[in-house]
Amino acid sequence: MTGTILIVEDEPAIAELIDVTLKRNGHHTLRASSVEEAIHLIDRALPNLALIDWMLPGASGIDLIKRIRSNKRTQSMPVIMLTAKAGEDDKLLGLYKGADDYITKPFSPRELVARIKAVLRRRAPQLTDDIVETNGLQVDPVTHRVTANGDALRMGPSEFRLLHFFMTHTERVYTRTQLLDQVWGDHVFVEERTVDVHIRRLRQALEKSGYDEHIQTVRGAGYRFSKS
Amino acid sequence: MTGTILIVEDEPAIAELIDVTLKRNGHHTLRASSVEEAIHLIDRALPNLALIDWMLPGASGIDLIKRIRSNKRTQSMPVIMLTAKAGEDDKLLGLYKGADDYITKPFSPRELVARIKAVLRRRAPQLTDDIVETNGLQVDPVTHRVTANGDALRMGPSEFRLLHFFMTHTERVYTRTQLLDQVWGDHVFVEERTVDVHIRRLRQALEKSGYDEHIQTVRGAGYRFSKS
DNA sequence: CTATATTATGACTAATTTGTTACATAAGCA
DNA sequence: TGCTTATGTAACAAATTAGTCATAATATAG
Repeated sequence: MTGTILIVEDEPAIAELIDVTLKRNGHHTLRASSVEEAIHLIDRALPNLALIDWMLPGASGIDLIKRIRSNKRTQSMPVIMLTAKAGEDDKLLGLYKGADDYITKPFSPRELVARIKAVLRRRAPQLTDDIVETNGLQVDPVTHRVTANGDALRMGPSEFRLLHFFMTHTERVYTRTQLLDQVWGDHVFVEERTVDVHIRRLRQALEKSGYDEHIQTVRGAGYRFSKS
Repeated sequence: MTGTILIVEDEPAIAELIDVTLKRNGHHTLRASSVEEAIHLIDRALPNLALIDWMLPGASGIDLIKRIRSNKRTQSMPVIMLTAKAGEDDKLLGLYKGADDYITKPFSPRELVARIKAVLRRRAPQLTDDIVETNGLQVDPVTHRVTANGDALRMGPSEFRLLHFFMTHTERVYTRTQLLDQVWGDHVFVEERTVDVHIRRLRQALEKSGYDEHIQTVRGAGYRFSKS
């Protein structure tokens, strides 16, 4: 559930430290030691977040962020910048340049994990482990359970992910394409209509508890989860 | 079950005192009087916890912790630091540098044992000696016995460890990889599907008492032990 | 109210995941 | 050593899930 994090850092020791810290916290990791390598990895599979060192050989971290932000596919990927510089100006500059947050070296593993969690909570709540609840419908990513006023509902993995995404992104219409990207992952090639079928299956799973009402069709646009 | 504890301490008298205390409490011990020696011992067999003196000849305890934390194999080993310094700054620094807890000299054997137990309970509850019990299903790490409402169940060692891990980590899904890491140990290389087979064997062992219901499959995710 | 676009649904097949058994090997013990 | 137990794998069976399509139902513009 906790997604893939790309580490762009050229100092092996630091990269390793970050790597193990993140893995211990249940994240998958990817490592790159240069901007080129990072771009290549991002190209193959969009990470859920990137940690980017400010100082890199060749093109700098700033350049990488610039590139990430200018590409439609990657522009919404959360980015945290790692920097040895502590000057106020630099901090402001770093944020200004498109990072979601920054961490000044040296940092503790605890701080790193906390920052990541904060950014993910804001930018990709479906990747956190928090229990989500709406009017008695509860989704628990840790136990991997859905309950309606206490009793368990059963559904397939895709329906679980779909519901979890909806419940962390309520009151907003998503097109089928957006749902495919967000719930199925980018780079997967399936028909848009497939979403309809899974919506159907999710509704069926929710039907007997009445929560299927929350999954609403928005004609010509897509689907929406509404709390009311 | 109470695992092996590495003592890294150069003062023989103190080392001896700790050694005796721990052995009396059922732990196995390893002793090192320098960082080099400690590294050598850790290399041969990963202890379940390390007690490390802050002040050591040559490289300091801090350096040792740094090394432990930067190696994938050892990074999750719990560490308790022994320090003569009592200043607030040092305490904070010690924790910051990667120790799980610290004990200020002089300390009582009772305190030492309590701290170790606390750290193990937090970091590796399956290593403590406490009897674990759920709805009449009881696992006793000391006698290495499982009983269902009083009468004994028999199962192999792996199934025992698996059950013990589950019962100390209930209501949470674990992937096969996570179970391999936690129950089989790190740097073992076995197939993921092996977990399935042992789950099967564990279920068989629990079957006649009905407790096999607690071992639940979460399709697409892994397995979970549920109390209900 | 009809034509058209859009969505819902059921059925089918393919693909994936898990359960189970059997077997070869290793380890432990008498 | 010979016997028992434990372990890891492979192989096959069973169950579940995923994706696609055809068709029915429904909404909306005009």
